Amino acid sequence: MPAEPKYQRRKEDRPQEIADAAFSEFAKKGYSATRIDDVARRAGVSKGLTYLYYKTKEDLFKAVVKNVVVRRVDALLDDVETTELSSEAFIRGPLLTFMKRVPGSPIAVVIRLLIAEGRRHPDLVDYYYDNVVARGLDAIRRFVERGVARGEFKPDAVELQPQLFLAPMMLSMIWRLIFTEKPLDTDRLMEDQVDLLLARVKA
Amino acid sequence: MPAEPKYQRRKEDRPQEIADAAFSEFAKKGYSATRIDDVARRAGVSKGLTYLYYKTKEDLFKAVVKNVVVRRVDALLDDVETTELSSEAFIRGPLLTFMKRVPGSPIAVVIRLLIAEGRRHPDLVDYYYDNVVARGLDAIRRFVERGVARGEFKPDAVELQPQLFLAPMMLSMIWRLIFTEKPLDTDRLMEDQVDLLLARVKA
DNA sequence: TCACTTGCTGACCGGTGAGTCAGCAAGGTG
DNA sequence: CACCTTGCTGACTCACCGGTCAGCAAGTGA
Repeated sequence: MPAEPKYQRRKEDRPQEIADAAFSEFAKKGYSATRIDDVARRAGVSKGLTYLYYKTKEDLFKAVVKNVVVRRVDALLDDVETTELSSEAFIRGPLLTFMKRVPGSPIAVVIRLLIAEGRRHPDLVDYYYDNVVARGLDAIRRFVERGVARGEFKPDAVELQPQLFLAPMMLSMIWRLIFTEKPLDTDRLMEDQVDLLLARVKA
Repeated sequence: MPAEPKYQRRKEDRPQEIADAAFSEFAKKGYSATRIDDVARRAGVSKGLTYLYYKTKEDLFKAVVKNVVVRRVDALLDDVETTELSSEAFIRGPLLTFMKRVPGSPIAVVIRLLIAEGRRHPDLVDYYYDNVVARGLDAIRRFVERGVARGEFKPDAVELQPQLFLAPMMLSMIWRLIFTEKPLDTDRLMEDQVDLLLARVKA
């Protein structure tokens, strides 16, 4: 009797499967504590196969980060440009919803990896800055300018740094990364910041 | 001719010297990428000696974190309790000055270590939470209550979460940890947040 | 200056995990 | 079915580093 085949050839799907498995392992243990063997096992393949698709562990790490990051940002940025809502309604609605989700999302994991290992991967940091941070900040700036042009915001609103808007989101992320079990109402933190900022900029 | 002595015995100073060297190495490379050999070389001693004063690498790590953290917080907290300044003057003066310094200080390094390695050292996280975070948050709360009692702040100021005050400082820290070379006016970020908050709470 | 204590050295050990590669087997193709 | 291509396996190598310890030499005291 012919036993079960030991494996199936699936050249097409392997890279993605391995990258997904690697993300889970990196998320759980960080870069250096993650063993390629574990990644391979989780992906259901052998260690050697991993090296056929990714030349080194570092290559794999970079692929994972890029993979996670790129898809998430585009949707939101499109939304900012095309929404029919008033500026305040957009902030209190879709934007706040998005921000509340970030601290528990894979983005937070990527941030942790960047903080922990970024020094040794400067090109990765640059990639992340260009494709996420710079684009995000720019979108906020254009959003504020549009609000001013529409008469919803005071003209000097454009002088505020976009990071002011993101600060509670960052704190919430870090808080959860370090003090997973200590309570903090991160949603309210972001809502309060929105209140503070709208009180400052509304016409 | 008697050559230079190969070493001097300095039992008293060794632990501190080794801890200082370890801090520098951890700061530069993170926990797992730091080799005990490098720490010893930087401290000007042999690898073996390190193990006479710190039983394991993890012990050394903990000693370093505690060492850096404890001294910094006490001075500020004393200041909060004993200042003669009005609440607003204290915030815009000593408190803001302190906060502006944090992102470039060793505290930022410790935060990075906690984010990167905290999962594997839960007792260290607890220590940090109890001795720094909890005490700091508590000090802010008492400070606000005193402001209310003095009639400087509106009564509902006590409802705001203390973290709202610290959020731009956190973002500034993280920004510098990841994007060392990208410009961001972190000082202005914190000043603007103070303005936002004071506008909200002042009686 | 000699005996003695002990702070300190550095060669060594053993476990670990990144990266390799000879060869096996899945899945065509004729 | 015979034969070929190639996706895939997993035992192996080797460098590295945390941790050890036998012994050396700095200081001490008589």
